[in-house]
Amino acid sequence: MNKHDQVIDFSRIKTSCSSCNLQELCLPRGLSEKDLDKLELVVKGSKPLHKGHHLFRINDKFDSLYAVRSGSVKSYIIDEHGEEQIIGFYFPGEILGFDAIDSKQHTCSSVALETSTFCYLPFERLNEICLKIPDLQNQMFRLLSRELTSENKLLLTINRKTAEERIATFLISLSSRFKILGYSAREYNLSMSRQEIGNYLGLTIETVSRLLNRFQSNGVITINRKAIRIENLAALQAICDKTLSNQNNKHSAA
Amino acid sequence: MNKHDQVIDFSRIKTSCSSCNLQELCLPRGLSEKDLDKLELVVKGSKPLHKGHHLFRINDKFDSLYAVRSGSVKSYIIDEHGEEQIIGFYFPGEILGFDAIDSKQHTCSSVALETSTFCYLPFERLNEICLKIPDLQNQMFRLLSRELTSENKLLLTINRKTAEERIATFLISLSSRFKILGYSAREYNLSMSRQEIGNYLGLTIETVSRLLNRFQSNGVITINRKAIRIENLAALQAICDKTLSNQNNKHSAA
DNA sequence: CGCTTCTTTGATTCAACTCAATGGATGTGG
DNA sequence: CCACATCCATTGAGTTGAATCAAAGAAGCG
Repeated sequence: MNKHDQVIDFSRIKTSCSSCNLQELCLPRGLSEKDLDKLELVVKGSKPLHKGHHLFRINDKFDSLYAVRSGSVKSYIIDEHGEEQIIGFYFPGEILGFDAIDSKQHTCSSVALETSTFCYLPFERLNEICLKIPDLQNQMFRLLSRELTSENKLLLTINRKTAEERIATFLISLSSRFKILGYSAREYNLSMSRQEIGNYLGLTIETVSRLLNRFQSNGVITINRKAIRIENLAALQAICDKTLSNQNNKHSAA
Repeated sequence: MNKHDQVIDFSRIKTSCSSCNLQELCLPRGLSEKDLDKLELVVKGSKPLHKGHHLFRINDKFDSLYAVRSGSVKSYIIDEHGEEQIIGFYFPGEILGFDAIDSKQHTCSSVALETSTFCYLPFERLNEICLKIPDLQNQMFRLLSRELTSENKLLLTINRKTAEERIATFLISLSSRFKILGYSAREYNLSMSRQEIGNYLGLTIETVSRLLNRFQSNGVITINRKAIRIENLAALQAICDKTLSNQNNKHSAA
C-alpha cells in the first residue's frame, strides 16, 4: 500500500510543533516562537503505520526526513547474502532518514515495530528554511552530529564488550531514552523481538534469551515476554563495563 | 605543544581551495568560483603535525572542523577501562570533527599516523557562510550524511563478518579510497599498525597478522611490513563476503 | 648497537555459535 | 470453542573461530 492511496489525505494535516510535547526533543528544540511558525508550514503529518509496514525502503527516492511521533521503528541494511543488519531503533522525538541526504536515495529500510505515527519533514523545503533560520540550520547540524556520536558509542559496545555487557548496555540505553520521553526508566516494553535485539548487537537469539534470563535469575531485571522491569539499575550499570580494568587490553592500541 | 607556540603563525596562512587538487573531494565540491572565494576567507592552514601528535583530544573545546591535506590520522574514543577504540581513519580530502558539533566538545581524540597537514575550518564562521551559500550548506549536510552511511557499513562489517572477511573488506576500502585520491588502488602503504587495524575491526593483533599472512600465502596480496600490494583484487573482493549465502542466517531477523 | 616496539608463529582455551528439541503464545478457520 | 499451524522464546549439548598465553624474531630508534 502506498501512502497516497488513502481517502483522507493525512499528509495535508498540518502538525503543530508549537503544541507538540516532543518539541524540546525534536527538530524544533531551541527555536523561537516565530521560527516555529515557519517550521510548522513545512512539517506534515501522516496516517498511522501498522506493525511490519515500511516507512521507506532502501533505494527509495529520498524526499523527506521523518520524526517519530508515537510508536517505534527499526532501520536496517541488507548484506551481500540478503541478511538483515539492524542499524538503529527510533522512538518518539527521534528523527530518521539522515543517511539518505548524500545520495538522495535511502541507504537503509525502516519498518514500524508497532503501530506508529510520524511527522514528515520534506528535505528540500527544510533545506530552504534552514537558510533563513540560523538556529534551525544549527539544530540540523547538531542532530546529525549526535547521530554520529551515538553510532560511535554503538561501535564501541559491539567491538569491545562481551555479550553480557552489550545486552546490559542496550537495556540501559532504552531506559534512559524512555526517561527522557517522560516514561518510566525502570519499567518498559521491548517493542523489538529477541531476534532483533541480537541482530542489532551482533548476538544470536539464543544468547540474548539466555542472558536476559540470567539477569532475571540474578534479580537484576524482571522480564516477561516484552515487559521488562529493571529491579537493580546500579547492578545493571555495573554489568555494562564489568570486565576488569587492568588486565583487559585485548584490542587496545598504544 | 600548543598550536599557538609556533614562531611562524601557520594558522594565518590562507589556503587556496581554488588551487587545491582535493577540492572535488573536500568541502568545496560543487561550489561556484565565487562561492569558493568566500569559503577561502574562512579556511586556514596549519603547520605539519608529526606522527603521534594530537590534532585534538576528547573533551577539547570544539571550534573547528579539520580537513586532511596530506598524511593520515586516526580518531578514537576511550572506554570505561581506559582502553582505546578506533572509530575511523582519515585520508586527504576527508573531513573530521563532525561529532563535536552537538556538544561543542570533541567526543573523540585524533592523532596523526604520520606527518600530516590540515586545513582548519572554524565552525562558527562556516556556519555563518552556510547561511549565505546554499550549496555549501547542502555540501555540509551531505558530508555528514555520508559519514553516517559509512559508519553503518562499518557496523555491518563488524557485526556480520568473520575475521577474514573484515580484513579483506578493510583492505578493499583503503584501496578504493586511495584510488579516488588518484593513487594506485593496487599498491599502497598501511599508515596504521596491525594493532590499530585489529582495534578498529574488533580483532586481536595476532588474528590480523595471521590473516594478512594467509592472504599472502594464497597469493591474494603481497605484504611487507607496511607495504601492501593487491595481487588479485577479484579474489580479495570474493573474500569480503565469502560465507555462503543460503545457510547463513545466524543473526538475521525476520 | 642495545633497547624498545612491532610482528610473527604456535599451543591452548573459552565465549558465543550451532544444532536440536521443546514449550508457550497468538491466530485462523471449521 | 477446539484443533491446528505458526511464530517466538527457551533450554541443553556439543562445536568452533578467535582470543589468550607464550615465546621468539625483525625493525626502528635514540
